[in-house]
Parts: sequence; structure tokens; C-alpha cells
Amino acid sequence: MRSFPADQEIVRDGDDPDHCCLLIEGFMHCYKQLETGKRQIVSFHIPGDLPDLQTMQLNVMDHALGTLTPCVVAFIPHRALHLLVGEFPNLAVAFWRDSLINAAIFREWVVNVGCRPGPQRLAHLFCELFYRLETVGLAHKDGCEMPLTQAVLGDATGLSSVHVNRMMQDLRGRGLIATKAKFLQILDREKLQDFAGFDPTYLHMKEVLSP
Amino acid sequence: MRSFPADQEIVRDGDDPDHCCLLIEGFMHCYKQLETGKRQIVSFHIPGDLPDLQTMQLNVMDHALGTLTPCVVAFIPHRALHLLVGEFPNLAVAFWRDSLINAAIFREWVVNVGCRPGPQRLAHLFCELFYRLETVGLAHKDGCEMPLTQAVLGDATGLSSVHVNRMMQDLRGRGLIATKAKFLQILDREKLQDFAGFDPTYLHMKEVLSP
DNA sequence: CGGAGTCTTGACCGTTGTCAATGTTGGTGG
DNA sequence: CCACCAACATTGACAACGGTCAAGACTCCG
Repeated sequence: MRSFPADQEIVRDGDDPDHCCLLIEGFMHCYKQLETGKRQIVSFHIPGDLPDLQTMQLNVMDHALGTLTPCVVAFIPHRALHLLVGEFPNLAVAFWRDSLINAAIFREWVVNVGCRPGPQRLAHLFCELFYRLETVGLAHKDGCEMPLTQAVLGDATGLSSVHVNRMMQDLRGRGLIATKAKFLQILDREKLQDFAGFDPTYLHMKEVLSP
Repeated sequence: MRSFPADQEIVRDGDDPDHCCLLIEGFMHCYKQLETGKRQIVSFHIPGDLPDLQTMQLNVMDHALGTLTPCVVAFIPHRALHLLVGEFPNLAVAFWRDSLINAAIFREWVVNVGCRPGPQRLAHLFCELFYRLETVGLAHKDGCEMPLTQAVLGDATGLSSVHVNRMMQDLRGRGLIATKAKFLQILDREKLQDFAGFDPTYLHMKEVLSP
């Protein structure tokens, strides 16, 4: 287990690691850096996530993994994971399900970036983060910690940081959210979801594992 | 095994199917229909693909699956797949890998839609399709079948069909591609990949299964 | 108190969307 | 073999969304 400061690259694009990360505390993100200078964040990760579980099966990292805030990360050798999976086949199923749910989130991100206008795009991202944080007990009744700068939100939504700023003002103006310091207050969850066209089905949270 | 005409929905958003599809012939796509009327295609599928393999683990479809061209599809009951996986654990690993590679493709789509300009976005999609078709022996030396209308390409790239048209002209004007009927000719693969910023690593094609 | 990082604002520009009309093509039936 | 039709591709004019640049305000932290 190790601690890292904010904005630190933990796994590099092209790496071939022999262990997986388990995020204990803090926010991480997966991203790709383009040669044009642009950067696209492809996922956010919160405590409890295994952000690079796929390295158990895919040798080469096709993206980078880094911290957004100070983080505590546990490293688990692939060897140990493979032994565990061999011993507890249900764990293999759980890992597979994890991968599938991640894929479902990626799909929704494609939709978000591909065809929602600025304000809805941000609103949708907020809904998703709120749901996920809620699931692991890290949300409050009326909102959640949101230690993401507007530049980071821009890299995740395909918008410029200036435009993110304007769209946040738009959302505040609509009475959907409020922000103080690094806390995102959700003023009316129903309205926010309706506005964003958010449907939590894709997070597959209510489904029960088949025996 | 059944045949379907073009533009037919095979699995609906919200369904809870008890079988998986194996695409034998033709092109399929996964997509989400928004209430705003917009549609986002999240993946294309070619012969050999299992486009809804995730239904083995995730009960509810969070997107739709349909044909783009006339297709031949084989249906395999989940029950049969679970039995197979029980008998041949390597198959479970293969399925997991399949899901992971699909996820990698989704990640790249997020990047594509999120931060590449129109022409590069189309070029990148063409590179991906060419690689994948090549892998299953369905490409020619200088290009591949491309039975996708400009409206479909638009729904996949987050562009309007009118803009797709203009960007195609741009690519033709740069001497990168040519199109006749439903065939996409790739005039200079190197140049096209460079232009698109395409790096096939994310397709994880050269990697060997660990024993 | 000072400074770095972040947020906010305004002006302007470029990319992309929309609408509507016109070509073009492949397939079908006479 | 030809006429016709529907789907698709193409064009032009215009509008809107979002990007860029540059400056200034705020906030947190040492």
C-alpha cells in the first residue's frame, strides 16, 4: 500500500505491469494523451475500484492511469490474483462483471460526448459520479465531494475549460446544482436527472449475481 | 441460425434475453436512442463477433442491437454457454478477454468523439474497421467493404450526415481514401494512420494468451 | 502577505449543425 | 432494355455551439 500526491502518473501508456491497483482513498482517472496536445479522460475511479484490472489479461496498457487527488493505492500482484481466481471461481465471475460494467460506462460516455449538448453532458457526468459515490457510501444526502477542476471536467467531457465554466453557470442558473469549495450540491436530483437524460440502468447496480 | 434484413432491431434496449448472438454474416451495430431524437452508435460488429456477450452476466440490456446490412445470426442459449464455460475454463478467460478488448475499443471511441476533429475522426474509424476486417479475413489489400451510409457514420462519430459528407470529401481531397459504391479504398495506409493518429495497440491483436 | 492555481469574463473566430434543394445511384417492374 | 422510384450523396446559405486568447478576480495555502 502506498500514498501518492495529486496529479501523479501511476501506470503509463504502453506499460506492461505485473500487478493491479486497488484504490483505497482518493480519486483517480484513466486518460489518453494525444500527440496534438489534447487529452481525453476516459474514466474516473473512486475508492473500491480496480482501475487497471484488465492488465490481468491484456499485457499492454493502451492508456495511462493517474491520481487526481492525493491517493492511497494498494498493489496486488497478478500472480496472487490468478491464484485467488483459481481457488474461488466466483471471483473470476465478479471480475468479469466488473469489466462488463466498466464497458457499459464507457458506452454511456461515448453517448455523452457524442450527442449531448454542453450543459446536459456535465449534468450527466455529475449524476453518474453521485450514484457511484453513493454506492460506496461516499456521498451525502444532497451531494458529494467533487475535487475535480473545471479543466479536468473539460478533459472528460470533450469541452474546453472555459466552456465548462459557462455550462456550470448555466446549471447553477437553472437551480440544478450549487458548488462550494470542492463540494457538489445537487439541489434537485429528479430534475437534474431529467435534464441530463440520465438513466442509471447502465450502471447495473440493482442486479443480483446469478448463483 | 436466422437471416435478417437490413435495419432490423434484434435485441431491444431494456430486454433481458436468455441467449447470445453470434454474427455469422453481415454488419451489426449497438446503439442508444435518446429522447431528444438523437441516436448514438456505440459499436460496429463484424462476422465472428459476439455483440451481446455481456448478457451472460448483465441481465438488462442498456442499449439496442440491430443489423446494418442483411445478416445471418446464430443464437446460443445462455444455458449452453454457461455449461461450456464450466467445462472449458479457458473459454471463460477468452470471453473475459473479449469483453476487455471491447472495452478498450469503447475507450478509443470516447477519445475519438471527444477530441478529434471531423476528418481525423472518420479516418480513425476507417482504420479501426480495416484492421478488424483484416483480422477475420474480410479485407482486401487496398481496402474493404464499407456498407455504411454517411448517416450511419454520422451517428457513430457524433457528426451530422451533412458534415460527414464534407469530411469525406476532405479525406478524398487529401488522397487518403477513395470510395466506389460500398467499397472503401485506402490509398495510403501509413498516411491515413498518421493523419488519424491511429495506433492499433488498443485492439490488442498481437498479444498471446497466457497459458 | 504573497503567489500559484483556479475560476470568471469578454471578444472574436472556426467548426459543425440545420434546412432545403438538387444530383446521383441502384433496384424494380413493365 | 428502359422508366421510375426511393434512398443516398451533394451543395449552398445561414445560424449556433463551442474554442481560443487574454485579462482580471478569487481562493487556498504556506
